[in-house]
Amino acid sequence: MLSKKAKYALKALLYLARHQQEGLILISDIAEKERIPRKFLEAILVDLKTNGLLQSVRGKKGGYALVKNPAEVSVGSVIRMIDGPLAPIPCVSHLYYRKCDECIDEATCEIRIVMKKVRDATADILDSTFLSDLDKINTFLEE
Amino acid sequence: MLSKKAKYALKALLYLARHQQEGLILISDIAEKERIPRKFLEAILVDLKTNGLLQSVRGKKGGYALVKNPAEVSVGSVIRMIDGPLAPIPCVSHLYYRKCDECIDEATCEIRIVMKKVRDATADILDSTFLSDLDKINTFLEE
DNA sequence: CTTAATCTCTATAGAAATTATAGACAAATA
DNA sequence: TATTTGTCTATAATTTCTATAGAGATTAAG
Repeated sequence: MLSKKAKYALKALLYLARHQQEGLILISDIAEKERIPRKFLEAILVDLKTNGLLQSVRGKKGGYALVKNPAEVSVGSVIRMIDGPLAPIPCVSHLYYRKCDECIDEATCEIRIVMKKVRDATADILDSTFLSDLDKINTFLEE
Repeated sequence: MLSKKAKYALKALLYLARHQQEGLILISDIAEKERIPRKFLEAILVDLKTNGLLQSVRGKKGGYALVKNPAEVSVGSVIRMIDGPLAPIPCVSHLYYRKCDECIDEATCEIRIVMKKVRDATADILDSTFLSDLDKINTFLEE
């Protein structure tokens, strides 16, 4: 499952992408327009900033803005930042590999193989879909 | 993430599939051989029985056995029984559709579309992989 | 008909993750 | 110096996941 936190992060990023030309955007604007709990959103934005996606300015006239081009930010990378591995079990993750707690022998684990396929299919989709791709969807609808 | 419960369920089913010709199998055998907490496994087996995958006999000489042919039981169906929808967000589930709590407008939700792709890719894999396919993996290795 | 073996049922507890909030603090502008 | 805004630390509330305890029901065997 995609967590609410990750979904909020994507919503916030898409909002910032749509308002890129307007300079700094207030947390409260994003929270209100995207209906995200304000304090929860703060934590998410800090996280995205730490990961180099956003910049911020404090104080009066402050706010947040996207640092990266929406065409460079994949959905997969955002989900990994917030939720961790895309893989359904840790032993098939590329970037966060870990032995499964309950695993007896990884080499003969039947479940592993099918889950690896799921991971790869998921990563193929999410790592090749960018914020700009998502934004286009509604731009297209508006035309 | 695949839950431990679902993983245990698959392990138990595979164990039962491999021992199909031996008649009734004890819970404690499965628990011990697959290193699954005994009491937790009991609950899982009841669940699988309720879902028509297993039959059981109580009392001395009792135990569990597969009812279905391993070639008829898909990995996807087992995961759905235990963990629920394969879809990463409820609004793209086929069998368990539900509006997302935090969704403002499903028709213009950008996230929905990419998550639908993920759901479809996942379902394609898991619904076309059966217990018998998994079993073959190690049979093949043993040859 | 008694005993031992086995699955079943109900309840609950413990642990971890997720979601959310409160409030003091720091920085910038006017 | 007051106001606006992001930052930091702590914690609380909720939910989900994992696991256990123990009494009950059923069957086979002697």
